[in-house]
Amino acid sequence: MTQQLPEKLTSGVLAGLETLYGINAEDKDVTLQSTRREFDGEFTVVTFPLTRLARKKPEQIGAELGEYLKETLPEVSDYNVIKGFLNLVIADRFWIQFLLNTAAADTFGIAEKTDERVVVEFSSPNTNKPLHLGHVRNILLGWSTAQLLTAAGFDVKKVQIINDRGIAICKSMLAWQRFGDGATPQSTGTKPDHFVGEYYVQFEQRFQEEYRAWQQTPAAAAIRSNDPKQRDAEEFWKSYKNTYFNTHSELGAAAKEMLLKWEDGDPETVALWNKMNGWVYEGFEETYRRLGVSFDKLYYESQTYLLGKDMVEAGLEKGAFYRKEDGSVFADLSDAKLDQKAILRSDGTSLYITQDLGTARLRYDDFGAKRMVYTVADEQNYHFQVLFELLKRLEEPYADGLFHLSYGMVDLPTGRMKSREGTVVDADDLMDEVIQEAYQSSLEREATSELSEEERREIIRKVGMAALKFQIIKVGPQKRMTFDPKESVDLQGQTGPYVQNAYVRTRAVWRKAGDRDLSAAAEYTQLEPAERELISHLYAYPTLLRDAAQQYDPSVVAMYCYELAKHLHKFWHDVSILNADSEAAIAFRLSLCRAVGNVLKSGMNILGIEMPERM
RNA sequence: GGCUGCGUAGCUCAACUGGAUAGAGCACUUGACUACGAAUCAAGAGGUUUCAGGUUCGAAUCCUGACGCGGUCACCA
Repeated sequence: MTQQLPEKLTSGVLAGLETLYGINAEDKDVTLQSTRREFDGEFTVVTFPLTRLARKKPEQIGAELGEYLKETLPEVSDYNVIKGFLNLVIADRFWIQFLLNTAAADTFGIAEKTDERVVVEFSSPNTNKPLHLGHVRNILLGWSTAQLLTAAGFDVKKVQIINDRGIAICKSMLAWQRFGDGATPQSTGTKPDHFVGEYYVQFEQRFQEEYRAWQQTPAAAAIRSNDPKQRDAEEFWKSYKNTYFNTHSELGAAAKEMLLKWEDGDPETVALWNKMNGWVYEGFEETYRRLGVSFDKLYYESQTYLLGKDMVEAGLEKGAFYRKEDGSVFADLSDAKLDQKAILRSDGTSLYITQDLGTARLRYDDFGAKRMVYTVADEQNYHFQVLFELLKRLEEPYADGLFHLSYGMVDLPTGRMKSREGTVVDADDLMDEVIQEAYQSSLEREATSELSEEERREIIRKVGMAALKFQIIKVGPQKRMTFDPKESVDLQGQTGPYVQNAYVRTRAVWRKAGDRDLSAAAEYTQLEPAERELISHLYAYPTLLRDAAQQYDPSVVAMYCYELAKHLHKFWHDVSILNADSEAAIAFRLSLCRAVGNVLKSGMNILGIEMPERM
C-alpha cells in the first residue's frame, strides 16, 4: 500500500475538480471525514466549501464528483449524495486485501523506531506519604503517553524526580523520632511507605493540638486582635497557620532545625533520613510494580536542588535576566504576558524554578533528548509557562520541544481530596478494591472454572486493573474528572474488561479452530456490514496512533479500543465464524479475528493494560 | 480583583479540531443463551450543549458579554 486511502481520495477529488470545472484547488480545500454510521459509505467529502469555487449547488458537485471518483478510482465502488455530503463506498476487494496483506502483521500500526529521543517525566512523588488516587492518574497518563510515543517511533526515556528532601519529610522524621518508640514497618507489619505516612499524619495532628492550645494564650489573643480585616476566629487561625509554624511553634522549630541539620550533612539526621526514605522507596516500588510501570532513570531532589545557578549566571551575562540591588535575580517576562519572576534569592540560594532549570539541562546532558514531556497537574500551568519561557530565553537547544502534559485533578463525589479531612484515596487500597470487585464478579461465571487457582487469580488481577486503568485513562487529560471509589469500578459497558472480553473472544475462536489452513481467505469476495465496519476501523489505527501521539493524548487510544471492541462484539453476534457456509468465509473471519485481537492487544498495551487469554 | 481553564442526558464521559438528526456507558424499562464465551447483543426512554448576542452556507466548537465552578497570582515546593 504505497498511498494511504484518504490521501488518494483527496487527490482524486482535486483531479476531479480540475477535470470537471477547471479549478485548481489545494488539499486544504477538501474536507474529508469518516462517514457517519447511519449512511452508506466509509469516507465523506463535504461539498459545501466547494460551491464557491465551482459555482454550483453542493448536491450537483457531489453527484458529479462521485461519478468521477467511481470511474477513476478502483477503490471507490459506489457513492451517494445527501445534501452537501458525498459519501464514498470503498470496494470490498480493497478492504479484503488490506486485511490480508497489511492488518495481519503483528506490528500493524506501530511506527518504526527512530533515534529521536524524548524524555517523559511522571509520578514524581514526595517521600513523606504513600501514593494516592491523584498520583495514579498522573502515573497512568505518563506511562501511557510514553508508550504512545514509543509506538509513534520515538526513543522514549521514562524518568521521575523524587522529592526526597524538604520540610515535609522532616515532619515525618521528627514524628517518628519523638513518638515512634523505635517501631519499624516490620515490627508493626505495615507497608513501609504507609508506615512513614502515618508519622506524617501524626505530626500534623500533634501540631494541630499544639496550635489549638496556643490559641488560648494571651499572646495569641493579642495577635488576633490586631487583625486588620477583623475576621472571625476560624478564618483567622486558618490563614495564620503558616506563620505560626514558622514563628511560634515548637514542633515547627524542631522540624526546621532538622532540615538545617540535614542541609549541614549532620550524620545522625542523614542516617534517619536515609532510613525513612528507604522505607518509602520500598513501598513505592511495590505500588509501581502492581501498576505495571517502571522508569529508566530516577532523579532525586536531594542531588539536584542546587542545580541551575550556573544557568542563571549565563542568563545574566546574556542579558536575559537582571540582578536587583539586594542581590536577587529576576526575569522580566512581561512581554510574554507573564510577570516578573524571581529565579534566585537575594542570599544567592536556589528556588524551585532554579532547580527546574538545572534538571532540564541535566536531562538533556543525560539523554540528548530535544523533547521533554512533564506530566504534572494543571495547578502548575503557570509554573511551566514560566519555566519554558526561561529556557527559551536561555536558548537551550531543547527549548522548542518542551511540553507540559497538564491534566485536571481527580475529584471525589464529595469534592476535592483533602488529606486533612482524611478523604484521600490510597493507591494500594484502590487496587485492592477493584481486584476484589473483579473477584466477586468472577464468582458468577464458569468460563475459567477448569483453570488452576493461580491462573484464575492472575486473570482476576488483570481484569480488575484493566477496569481501574481504563476508567481513568479514557477521560481526556485536560478534563477534571470525578472518580467514585465507593462504586468501585464498573466491569461492564464502556470499560477495560469489555475490551478484554472482545479480545478473549477472538482468542477463544482461534483455540477452537486449531491448525486450520487459511489460504481460502483470499477467495472471500462479499463483505457483511459488520465486517466492513470492523476492517475500516482497523484501517484507521495507524493514523489514530500518530494523531494521538501528536496530541499527547492516550484517551484517544482508549476510546478507539472501546469502539473496536464494540464492533467486534457486534460482528460476533451477527455472523457465524466456524459455522460459516463457505471455507473462504471461515478462513477470512478467522483472519479478521486475529487482526482485531492483535490491534486490541496492541492498543491496550499502550495504555498499560494486560489482556488475558480467558476471563 | 488580574490572568487562566472548564460548563454537553439524572450520573460518568465523547463528538475526527467549523459539518449531516449532538453520540456512548451507567442507572431505568423490555427482549435474546441446548449458539464460536451473555463481563455480550438488540430495542425504548432520556437534550433549548449554562444564558444572551455576534461571525457564515453551517456553531457544542470561533468572537463579545453575563452567570456558575475550578486553578493560579511567594525571594514556598
